Parts: sequence; C-alpha cells; structure tokens
Amino acid sequence: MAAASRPASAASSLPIARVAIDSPLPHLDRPFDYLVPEDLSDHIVAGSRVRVRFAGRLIDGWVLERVQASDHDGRLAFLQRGIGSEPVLTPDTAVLFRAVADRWAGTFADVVRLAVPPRHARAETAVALADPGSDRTDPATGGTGPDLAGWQRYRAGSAFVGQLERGGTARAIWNAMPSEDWPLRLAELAAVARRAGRGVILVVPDARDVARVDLALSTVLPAESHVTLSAGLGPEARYRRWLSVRRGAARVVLGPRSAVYAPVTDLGLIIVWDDGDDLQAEPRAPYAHARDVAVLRSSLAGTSLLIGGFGQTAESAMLLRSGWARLISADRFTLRSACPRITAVGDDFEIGRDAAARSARLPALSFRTARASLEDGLPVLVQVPRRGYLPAVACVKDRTPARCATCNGPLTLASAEGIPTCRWCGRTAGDWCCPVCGSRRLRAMAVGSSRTAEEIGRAFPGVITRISAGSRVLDTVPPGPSVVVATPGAEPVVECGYGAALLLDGWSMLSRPDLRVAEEAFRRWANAIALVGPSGSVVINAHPSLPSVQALIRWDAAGHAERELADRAELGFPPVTRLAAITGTPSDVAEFLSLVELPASATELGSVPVPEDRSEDDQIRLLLRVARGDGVALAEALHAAAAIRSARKAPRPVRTELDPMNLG
DNA sequence: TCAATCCGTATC
DNA sequence: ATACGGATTGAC
Repeated sequence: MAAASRPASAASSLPIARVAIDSPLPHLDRPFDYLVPEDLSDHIVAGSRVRVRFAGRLIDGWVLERVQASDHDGRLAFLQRGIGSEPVLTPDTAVLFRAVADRWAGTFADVVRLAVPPRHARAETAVALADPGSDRTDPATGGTGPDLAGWQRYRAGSAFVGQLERGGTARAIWNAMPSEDWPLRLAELAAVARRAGRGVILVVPDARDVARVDLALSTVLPAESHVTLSAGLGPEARYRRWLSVRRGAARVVLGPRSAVYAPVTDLGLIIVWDDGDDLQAEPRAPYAHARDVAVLRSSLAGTSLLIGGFGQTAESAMLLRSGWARLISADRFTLRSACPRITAVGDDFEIGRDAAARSARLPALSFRTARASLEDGLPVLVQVPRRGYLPAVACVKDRTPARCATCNGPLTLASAEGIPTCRWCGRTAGDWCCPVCGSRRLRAMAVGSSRTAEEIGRAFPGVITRISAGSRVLDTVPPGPSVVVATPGAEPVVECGYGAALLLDGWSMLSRPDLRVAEEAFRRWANAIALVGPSGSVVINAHPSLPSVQALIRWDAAGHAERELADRAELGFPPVTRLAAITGTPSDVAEFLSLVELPASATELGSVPVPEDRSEDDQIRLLLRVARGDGVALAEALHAAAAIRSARKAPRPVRTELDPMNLG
C-alpha cells in the first residue's frame, strides 16, 4: 500500500469515498467525501482504514462507502493513502457503530475505538485468509449435535434451542437454576447455532468467566472455530484474533463487554451472561452497556439473543414485559431438585450457646450448617460483603465514621492491633480522635473477609480456611472439607458444589446508597448460592421478610426483577424512562444545557456535586429525565449541543451518559 | 472606495 | 491547525 505521489486522476469507477474521520469532536461526526486516486482504487473499499488531509493536517478515517457522485459543493481532495489491507468495518458493524453512537449521544469514532483493536501490521500479514468455503467443511456444522438435555429441563428451553436449530430468530431471558453448569449450557447454544451455519458472540463479565466458557466451548466445538478476545492479550495477539474473526476463520467469539461489537460473519446469536454485573457497563464514552448494545445489535441484524444469569435485571424484565423476549426458567418441581435448602436469619437470631460460634459472630444455625457440611467432607462458602480486616471503623461512643485528617477518606484497620490507615491516601492516623466527642477509641462498623476468616478459623479449629478477595482471587478450590471466605464475585468454583454457604452481613448488602441495591444484593446472593450443590444448605444473614430474601428462597429472579421494574416505574427511573447524566464544571454544564433543545417530556432532576475522589476539579452531575419514547430525541439533542460546543472550541467537553448504571 | 485586518466558522 | 468569507476598520 504505497502512498500516492500526487495522484493524477480519480478512479474511473465509484471515484468518491465517503469517509468518517477519526476525531473525538462531535461536530465532525459525519461523512466527508474524498476522491479516490486511480492507483489506490482496488484497495480502498467500504470499511478500509485511510489517511486523509483534513483541515490542513493528516488524519485517520474509515471509508463508509464508495459512491459515484458527491453532493459536496466545494472542491474535493484526494485520499492520501490506505492503511493496511484490511477493511475493518463490515456493513453490519458500520451500521451498529452508527446506531450505538446515536443512541448514546456519542460519536462514531468513539465507538470504533472501543470495537476495533489498534492495528498491528505484523499480525495483518501473519493471519491466513479464511477459505470462503471453510464453513462447509467446519466439523461444527456436521456430525451429531451436542446433548441438549440440559436445556430440556427449562420451560421454553427446548423451543429456544429448536428455533436456533432451524436458523430462526428467538430472544430470551434465561433464569439459570442453582448449580447449573452455565458455561456448558451456553457452549451448547453456540454449537447449535454453528450447526445451523451461524456465527455466535458470547459476552461474559470478566476474565474468569472467559476462561470457564472457553473451556466449555472446547468440549463442543473444534479448537480453531472459536476465539477469545480479551484486552490482556497484548496488542499483536489481540489484533490477530480479532482479524481471524473479521476474516471469517473464527465464527464463535467469546470475551468481555467489547466482544459485543465483534465483526462476526453471518452472526446468528448473541449471548450475554450476568448483565447485572457492573463490568458489563462500558466506562469509556459513549458509556453503552453491553446488554443494551446486544439488544440493539440483535434488532438491527435480526439475530437471536439470550440474556442469562442467576439473577435478573429490571432491564431484562422490561424486555419480557414488552413481549420482545421470552422467559426461560425452570418450573417449581424441577427447581426443587436443583435448589439447596435456603434459610434466612435476621437480626433476632438465636445466638449460639457455643462460645466458638459466638466469637465467630455466627448465628447458631449458620454454625450448625457449616459444621454439618464439613462433617460430610464438603467445603463451606462464606460470603462477606467487604474485603480487608475491619474496612470501616467509627467512634466507639457516637459512631461518627473515622476519617482521614488529610483527605477525608475512610479509615480502616488491617489487623487487630494495627494503626488506622486511610483507604484513599494510605496515610496512617495513629492519633485519631473523634471530631464530635473527642474519644480516641474505635469500634468496627463492618467486618471484612480476613477478620471473618480469622474468626471462622477459631470456630472450626483444624479446618483449612482460604480467602478469595481483592487482588487474590481463587478460581477454584479442591473438594474436601475447608472453609472458603470470599467477597461477592470472588467466590471460587468447586467441583460438585459446596456443601453449604453462609451469606453474612446481609444488612450491609442492602444498605448501600444505590438505586439498584436490591437487584445487586439478589444477584450477589444468587451467584453464591448457585455454587452450592442441590443437597447443600444456605443460610442468609438477612431478615426473612425482606422481598429480596423471599424471592431468593423461591429462586424467583423474574419475580424479583418485575418488582424492581415496578419500583423503577414508580420512581420514574430507567428502564421505564430514559435518563441522561451531564457531568462537568457548573458553568460548562449550564452552558451545555442552554444549548440543548430538550424534548417536551424532559424534566430536570437537579444536580449533585461529583465526589472529590472521582474528579480533579469541582464538577457537578445534572440528571435529565425523558419519557422512554423520547430517548432518541434526547440523544440527538445532546449530540447537537455537544457539536455546538466543540465547534466553538470549548476547552473542556462535558460528559453525557445515557441511562447511567449509577445515579449517585 | 479600497485594502488591511479581525472574527467566526468550516474543515470534503 | 488553517483557510476562507464576511464584517469592520482606517487611510486616502
């Protein structure tokens, strides 16, 4: 791909390339027409990366299409050169990226940056071109199919699989049963879609889940036919794998949230596992949630979609309520055979007479349950919401939270005899005294994973105790009697399941200042319970009358999510409405707001200061609400306002998020 | 009346 | 960034 030295003439056929510019400026987020030099014509196709002269400087761009004529009035410039030989956009993904940019009030370039890994020239020449006929010889498309008995245990499970087998379109929310081998179930769906000749995307929250599903895929698909895309690979491997997808060599793609954008050939099925995990929310502009992108892509491309998990989000409930998706769940009878016994004990629990149980702050039932499991030779999972030793301490007299004198961060204790240390800046505060009453003594307001492990170790002397939390997460633990203390999301998997799980400090799980607390508590509890075998027992340390606890005991994720959805409707929050959060300095936000032509249904919900630890200067966050149907108009108006500001060269862009995960 | 200069805007 | 057009200014 040599640079054109002063192009003599434009290509004789389709001489115009419509180019999207790689610029973050919203007012430049539209196509610009360039003449294609005759000698580059063969290499410049829709989807090609190109370099163009734009406003006097060279800039990267992507060719959206080749056309015969331009409607631009002025003189057209020639394309400077092509970059590499690879069309990185497909007709499918180009439409998707534009739709995502539009829906979340972002720019096309921002979405491409998330979706297309940086080019690596060596990888580009190394990856073999896929044989276009390879699909027919792919072993995945022949032979006997996977055993699908696992899906027959679910209502509507067989119907969903059958639809995939026929190459049809089906959309479902899947409430998995406890101890379900979900990686295998998802791999089976991928295999079915492959047998129907279609490509598949599987999106999971994190690297551990990628590893588990990867293993399951290997049991049902030939090795070369699936590929994992994760950021931890390094630039060359990352680009090479992505290219093997782009070129059609790999038709099943597995990865964390950005895998939802993968350029899979003849995509037929998108799977999103555990959409309630915050890792599914993209922290980079335009802040689109992987589940929502999957829904959008499924609509645009007419593919099947499965959103699965042990919990269920209000967003999924909304897809069910509108009839867009069907529920796949087990009936009461099937559930009974899969569910461990789940009991809740609230604050008024019977304190154990046993001194060991008392010192481990375990209710008598929890203690007995754990002991029974250990006696059966099975491991016990202990879920603790917080990591560390004593992650929150306060004045022993008036319970004023202990804070750092320098940065106002929360103080923690790393051991029983330790000095209070700031969680934010790491400074020690040996001379702390209560700002209200002057007392120098601290009490624990929350007990973390390592202190819990210490206490449990005392309660069960001689039993191996392991901790999985923070930066030291265990993927698996060996079967056999042991106690595993883990924070939510860090629970290790154990072959054949845990014999028991103790879910401690439920009050802490339900007292976080977050719109989604109940949904998140249910999800965290359910994910832990799912690791317990059918004959095991679970004790939740939360009041049994709480709706989330009730739903959990019934293993009724859909009912819980419906209730959440009703609450959101009452409060006027997404997904029932559409919300925008505008973040910036107070004057920037005010200026921005004055430029937005809001839809008629728009309401200002007021603004809150952004917490100091999350931004440099003083910023505020303004919330706007519109009716769900005005979501498109709102995004358009926000994009237009951002365009005006960027055209005026406003020094600091304001940040706009649609339907943000966290409101606080 | 015309050239020099300034400002805002578009950038193909 | 840079180029362009329209408006503004100032000197003849």
